[in-house]
Parts: sequence; structure tokens; C-alpha cells
Amino acid sequence: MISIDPSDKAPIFEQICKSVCRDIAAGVLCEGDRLPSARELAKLLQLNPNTVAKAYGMLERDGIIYSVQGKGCFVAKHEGKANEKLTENFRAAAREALGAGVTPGELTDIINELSRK
Amino acid sequence: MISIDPSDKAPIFEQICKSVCRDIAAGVLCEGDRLPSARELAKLLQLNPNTVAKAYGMLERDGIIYSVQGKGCFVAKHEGKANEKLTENFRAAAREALGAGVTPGELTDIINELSRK
Amino acid sequence: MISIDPSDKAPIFEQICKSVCRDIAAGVLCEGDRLPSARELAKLLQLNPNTVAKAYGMLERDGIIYSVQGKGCFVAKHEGKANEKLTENFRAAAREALGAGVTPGELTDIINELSRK
Amino acid sequence: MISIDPSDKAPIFEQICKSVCRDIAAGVLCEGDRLPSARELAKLLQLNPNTVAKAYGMLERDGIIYSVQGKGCFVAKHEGKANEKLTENFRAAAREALGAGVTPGELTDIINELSRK
DNA sequence: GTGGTCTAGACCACC
DNA sequence: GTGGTCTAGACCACA
Repeated sequence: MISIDPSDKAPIFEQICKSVCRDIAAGVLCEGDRLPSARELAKLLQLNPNTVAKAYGMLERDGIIYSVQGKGCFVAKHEGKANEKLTENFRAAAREALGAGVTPGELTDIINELSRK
Repeated sequence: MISIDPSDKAPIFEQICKSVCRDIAAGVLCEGDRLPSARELAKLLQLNPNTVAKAYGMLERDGIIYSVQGKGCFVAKHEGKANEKLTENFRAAAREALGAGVTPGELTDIINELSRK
Repeated sequence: MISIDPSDKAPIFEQICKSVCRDIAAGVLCEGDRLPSARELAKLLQLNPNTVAKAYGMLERDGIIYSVQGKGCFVAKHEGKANEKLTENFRAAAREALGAGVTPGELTDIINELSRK
Repeated sequence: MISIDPSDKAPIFEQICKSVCRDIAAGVLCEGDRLPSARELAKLLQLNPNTVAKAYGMLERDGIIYSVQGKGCFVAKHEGKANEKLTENFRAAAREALGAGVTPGELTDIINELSRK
């Protein structure tokens, strides 16, 4: 399920994080499910294991997954954390725009415009 | 008017661009107003002149300011370009969130929540 | 009585040791009591028998239990050894904190704060 | 000021974190002070730059330092975060021991005993 | 020059 | 087999 777009300029480890969060938010991954091992996923996506490990490490620090030595990584109780992480950048950008004097109406207009396409 | 936050992860040249755009959108800077020279601003903000020059270059490329050899930089007719630049990051973040499966409704909720504070 | 938390970063064999020591210190297990066999416990806790065997081995090495060929493992005369093992990590952490320049007073403050909760 | 003990079995990146925190808590490093660059420190301590970068990354995530692209890493407003990080392991160990039924009195006895040496 | 990211490949403890 | 740590060396954007 996890996929990467090499042409995307976002860091790969972040793409992995987002991808996992998306699957959790969509119900594809549920509490207790085991993620592919770092090595496995790395081979699958043609990446270096360290890159995957970094992504898994961030997800663990955010309490979205937990790792068990010698067994693998598992999705934790979510409590909306995954969804929150998906909108993290958006929140920051919205806050910035509002702080710069853009009105909430203008922002919702942009959302409507984008979602219509 | 132009200010910089060194602990902000955004590149400094971008912070300068945003700062100028904010002033134009807010009416603090009007068509024809002269900006501080790159060297002046650099000394004022304790920056490398190259950084300021890069910011001014981008603003000129975007048609937000224009430079006159030996005289300085001046704000151009705006036609909303400044405002557009301010929402640039927001557009990208919104597009990303929508692409990740977040619904437009959730995004407008976040905006309402943030603008209420 | 013995229980394991898979999301705990401590090695599972150590969790088993601690769990047994806790029961001994609390009086739930007394001198001469028979522990579940390694195979039994492994099936009960969904663990690899080797992991349980490793834990029992350490407990025996520390003189907290003793094994009788073909009969099983039994808790030994304790003499405070179990209690000592429970505070093993604490001693190390305290030593480390003191070595880092934290004052004994600060540490006792933390203990009081934690025990009040 | 920052030093490493290769014979210590704690991860090197953690030793670096602790070392920096110690210096901040002791007032050797103050808000706004620049840390040695990752490459510089790595060469000094005979380490790989990545190891230092990992340590700096953790300190930044914990809000103890902040990094600026192209300039370096600087100590942030501390507000006791550094001290808190120094006692992090101790808190966890104390909580664990208390949870295992050890009395607060026994723990303070251990501290007194250790600090007397 | 700096930090941020990535790859390649190694060792370890744990299961 | 797994994750956690470390080394070596590369590329990039930024200042």
C-alpha cells in the first residue's frame, strides 16, 4: 500500500510517513497491524533501509506506531493522530497566511476552488 | 518594516519576499514606493547582501517590484500579485492535503478554528 | 501472574525477570513455590520458549530461583535479592543523573513528586 | 566542552545530547550561543557527522536548540528543558520502581547511599 | 561554510 | 529474521 513518488521534492522519509498515516486514516491499517519491516519495505520501494527506518522512527516518536525489537513495527492506538499528521503542513500554512493578513474567506475560497477541480 | 525570524525554517530570502508582499497587501507599501537598497537592508537585518539581492530578484521576476539602475527598487502596480504570493504555500499545502484524502470540509474546519483564536 | 507489555522498550526476558521478582517481593510467590515451566509460560504469553528460558536462566544465575532437572523451577530463599533486582535500573539511572551534575535533592524531589501521584 | 566516552554503552548520540544539556544546565552554554557545527564536532570527537547530526536533531525536536540553514545550531530559550532531559531516564526508572512496589523511602535511601560515595 | 537528506553497508541485541 | 546504532561518503539548498 505504501508508495513513493521520486519526482516529488518532499523528502522520501516524509512521503513514507504520510503514506502510512493515509492508510491508517483510511482504515486500511488498523491498531495492532504489523508494518512491513524496514528492510522489506526498502527492497520493495528500492530505497535504503536507513531511509525507511528514519520514517518509522518519526512515526514512533509521534505515537502513531510502536516498534518491538526483533518482531517489527505495529500501528498504535490512533486517536486521530494520523489524521492530525496529515493536516500538519496545512495547519502551519493556514496559520502563516492568516498571520500575514489573508482573510479566512479568501482561504476557504481557495479550498473550494481546488476541490472543485 | 521588513523583519526576519532566524529560528524560522523558511529560507531567509523567502521571508524577505513574504514580508514585502505583506506590506504591499496591507497598503503600507504603495505603487512607486522605494524599497531600501539591498546593501541598506542587509546591514539593517544583519544579513548577507547576496541574500537580500536574491529576494529582490525573485520579487522582480514575479513582477511585484521593479529595479532601476542606480536608483533602487520600487513597488510595481500590484494587481493582486502580492496577495497571490502570500497564499502560495497555503495553496500547495491545501492541494497536498486534499490529495492525501482529507476532505474540503475538514480543511475549512481547521481554518475556522484557527481564525477564531 | 507474570505479564508482558509488547510495546515496552525493555527486552521481554527482562520483563519476565522483573515480573517474577515483583511477585516474590510482594509475597505472591514464596520460597519453594513452583514457577510455570518455560514451555507453559511461553504458550501462555505467546512467546518464544527460548525467551522464557533466557529469563529463567538469568534468575537462576542471580540466585533468585533454582531449577530441578525434570521437575521445574522453584523460588529460592530470597534474602532481598528480588528487591535488589527491582531497583537495579533505578540505581543505574540515579548514578547517571548524579554523575551529570544533578543534585541529590533534585532527585528526591522527583521521587516525592512521583509517589504523590 | 562536549565529550564522549566510547566505553560507555549508551549510544553516542545520546551522550552528545546529555553533554550539551549538562553544559546548558550548568550555564556554560547560554541562549543564542552557537554550537560547534556537526562536521566540526565530528572531526573533534572522531565521529561520523551523521551521528552528531542525529544528536543535534533530537535536541532540536526537544526544543533545546534550533538550527539555521547555512549558519549553524544555536541554543534556544531553555526554560528548564535541558535539566528535564538530564533527569529523563531517572524519572522513568523511578516510576518503574515505584510501580513495582518499591517504597519511596527505599529509593531515597539509595540516592543518599550513592551520593555519599 | 552550514544543515538536511540519502545511499551503502556494517555491527549489535533481541526474538 | 527484526529494529537500533554507527560509519563512510555523497548531493542539495542556503548563506
